[in-house]
Parts: sequence; structure tokens; C-alpha cells
Amino acid sequence: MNIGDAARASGVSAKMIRYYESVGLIAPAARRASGYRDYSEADLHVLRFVRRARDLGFALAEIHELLALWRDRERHSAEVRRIAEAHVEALQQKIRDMQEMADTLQELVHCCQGDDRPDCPILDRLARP
Amino acid sequence: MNIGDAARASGVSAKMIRYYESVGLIAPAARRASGYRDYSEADLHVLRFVRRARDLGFALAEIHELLALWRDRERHSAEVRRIAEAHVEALQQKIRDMQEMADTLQELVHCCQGDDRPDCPILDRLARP
DNA sequence: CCTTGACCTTCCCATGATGGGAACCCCCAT
DNA sequence: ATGGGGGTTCCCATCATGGGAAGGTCAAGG
Repeated sequence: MNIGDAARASGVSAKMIRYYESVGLIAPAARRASGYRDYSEADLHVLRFVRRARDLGFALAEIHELLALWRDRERHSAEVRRIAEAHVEALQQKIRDMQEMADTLQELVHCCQGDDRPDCPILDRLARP
Repeated sequence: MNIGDAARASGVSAKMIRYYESVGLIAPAARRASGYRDYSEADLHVLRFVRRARDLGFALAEIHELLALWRDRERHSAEVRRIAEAHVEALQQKIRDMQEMADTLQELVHCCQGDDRPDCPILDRLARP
């Protein structure tokens, strides 16, 4: 399977597959005589794993750990859970931060007439302490 | 006022002040004979404006527009409001995306024993369709 | 007066994950 | 054999931020 086929089958772009390989997230693909990368079904499983982990917002470093645990038959599920919990907390922290921004802004937007006059509580808020 | 003083007084790092100047977000600072940048109270107001806008999550391009509107006595508050509303919606979209990730993960974490055995619904979810 | 240390200057590099594009090579079907 | 649609590597850009090097400036104290 060429990289384009693997990309379509896994949902990871060819560009990203090469990148993941270059940073050591995934093992270097087999090569044909021509130099083309050659992907197996097993490679596809890995690519799909990475894709799903990215969809859940895991960083590549975390996915690296998750892949190692996935391969390790002796793993402790506590390890996996720890990584996931840390990620959930990071997500929730970001959500709280952004929610606070959104709430503040929403309130300012609500106070703003939004007409053709210059008076604007949004700008006032940015300009004044 | 030197850049370090302006940084402390505005909450924007000296590094960032120079960067904002280099990308045209703020006007080039006055220079002393020595070449040192020299900041006035008026400059500080601008830096604080930028700082507060960043704290609300606005991108530099948006802050550029907001600064222009702030300077424009003939502005229509509708313009400011439009920018703020668009940003609020972008924030809320990101929040929804991250909340969905967090919810999914939280559920998986909840299903995971987190002990010294290898069985793990989190990895199962990443490995299976 | 000179030294010292804290500050300033510019310039380059790195982050994280992704895409765009150039220059060049390969493969298959007509 | 040729053309088009792959593949390969390499460089650049994003966005906002920080780190650090090499060298110039300033002010205080011996």
C-alpha cells in the first residue's frame, strides 16, 4: 500500500504520516525498491490509533506513551488512566479559561448598542483598568 | 521610560513589545540617542489595551482592528461588536469541541479500572473502530 | 576615572501540528 | 513512449511566545 492509500484508509494525511515517522512517533515504514513507503494492515492499525487519539486532543508526546502502553502486554491500566486523566484535566482547565473569556465578552457585547455611534463598552473595557 | 519599565507597567514582556512593533501591531517607539526605545504614558495605554485584548483571547489581527477602531472617533460601535461577537462564537465552538473530547474521555476513564492489570477500555477505544 | 552589573540592541532558533509548494523520480495505462 | 498521477525530500509559513548569544549603554560605587 502506498502512502496515499494509507492516508485515505486511516484518515491521516500523507504529510502527517511522514511527519509522524520523522519525529519517531511511528516506526519507519518499509520501503519498496523504488524508495516508496509501503504500508501493511498492521501499519494502518497504528495510524488509525494515532488518528483517534488526535481526535481526542492528545498531544503527540502523550500518543507516544499511549502507543508504548498499547504494545506492552504487561502494561498496567493505571498508567493509561493516569495519562487520560491528566489530559482531561488539561482540557477542562482550558475550557474554564475560555469560558471565562467568552462570558466576559458576551456580557460586554450585550452592553454594546452595536449601532453607528462610537460609544462602546467593549472598547471602554479594553482601554480602562 | 525604557522597554523594561514599559513591560513591567503594562504586563507585556519586552520581547513581545518588540515583536508587536515588528509586525506593525503598534507604532515604532521613539528612540533615544543611544538607540534605546523610549515609552510615554500614551504608549503604555496602547500596551495595556493590547494586553487586555490578549487576555480576552483576541488574535493579533483582531487586536489590530480593535486598535484602529479605538483610535477612530467616527467609529461605529457595530463594527466593534461584530468583531467581539465573532470571537465569542469562535471561543464557544472551541469550547464545544473540547467539551466533547473531555466528556468522551471522562467516560472512558470512568470505565477503566486503573489497576495493575492490562485490560483498558481507553486503549480499546483507541484501537477499535 | 574606571569597573561592574543591569539593562538595552539585533539576530537566530525553538515550540506544535499542520499545510503549501518546488524540484525531481517512479509507475501504469493508453 | 508518453502523460498524468503518484511518490520522494527539502524548505517555508502559520501563531504567539520564549531562550539565548554577541555586543552596546548607562548609572552607581570604589
